[in-house]
Amino acid sequence: MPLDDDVSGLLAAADQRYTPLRRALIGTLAAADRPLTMPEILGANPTVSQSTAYRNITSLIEVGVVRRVSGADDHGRFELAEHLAGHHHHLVCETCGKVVDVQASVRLERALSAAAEAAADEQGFEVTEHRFDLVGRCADCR
Amino acid sequence: MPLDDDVSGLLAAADQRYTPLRRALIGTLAAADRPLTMPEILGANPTVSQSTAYRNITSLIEVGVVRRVSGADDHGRFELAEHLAGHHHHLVCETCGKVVDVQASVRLERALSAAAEAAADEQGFEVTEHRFDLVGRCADCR
DNA sequence: CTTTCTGCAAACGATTTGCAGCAGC
DNA sequence: GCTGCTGCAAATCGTTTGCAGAAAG
Repeated sequence: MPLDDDVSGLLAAADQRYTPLRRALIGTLAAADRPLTMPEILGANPTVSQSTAYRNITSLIEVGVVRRVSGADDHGRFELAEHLAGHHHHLVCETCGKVVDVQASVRLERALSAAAEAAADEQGFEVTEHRFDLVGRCADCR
Repeated sequence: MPLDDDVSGLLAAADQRYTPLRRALIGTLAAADRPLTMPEILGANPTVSQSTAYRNITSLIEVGVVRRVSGADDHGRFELAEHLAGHHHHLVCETCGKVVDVQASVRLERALSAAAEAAADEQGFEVTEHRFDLVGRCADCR
């Protein structure tokens, strides 16, 4: 799995080990097609203690393997970093809080990037990333 | 102030009063050119107790007058709802957490809306709002 | 053997809530 | 007067941290 190699290398660069638990966490996130909440992560890995899960997710975020996204509510949701999972956007359900991944067209991505540059220049801002999230109601909640 | 009329009407529709404190909160948010954190709101209204401020902001959110936005960190930030403050986007500094308002061009807004529709349809999602936030480093933090 | 990882329990900060008094209609 | 608003203090929720033992290099 090339994913494992990437993660392993990034961890090693920070003197951290790619433990079985971390493999499991990465596997859980990689298997999902959307960002997961901590309860969901713990549910998929029932033997792990909460604090250890948080600690490892935090480590993985520091190393740049995992990213935290915020949905409608304020529950943290976690997903693989863009360079591992690919660039995408989110549909956020404002009723149930669910977050789903979506792709934008290449054409739109270009427009977004260009707009990002333009807007940022005006304020002396240096853009590293853009978020284009769609908020509304999911099929279940309509 | 037409703003006050709007707010007053929305509150009345929910059997809520437009108290002096609520006027003050709305005034604070209206005067800012960016979403404010709770400490900032309390700083601008020093006589208000924290819980009351939260309670009123919550009421105002329920009535659709105020909106909560999340920046890079997870500190809540509050701003007037779009129909009162106008549609805009945010520059989020990932170093200091600051959030600044920005406008996008009409052209881009059209592209964003169209993309939102397209992406949402695929998943049976009904979009009520889109967020296009730029994350990076602000002038102060570069 | 040294360093990192783990679990547990306690600590934390932001937000919420129960309660009793006060204020607006 | 009834209903909603306020302040205070205590409770709650997600997340973080201190500590001592287990495990990996």
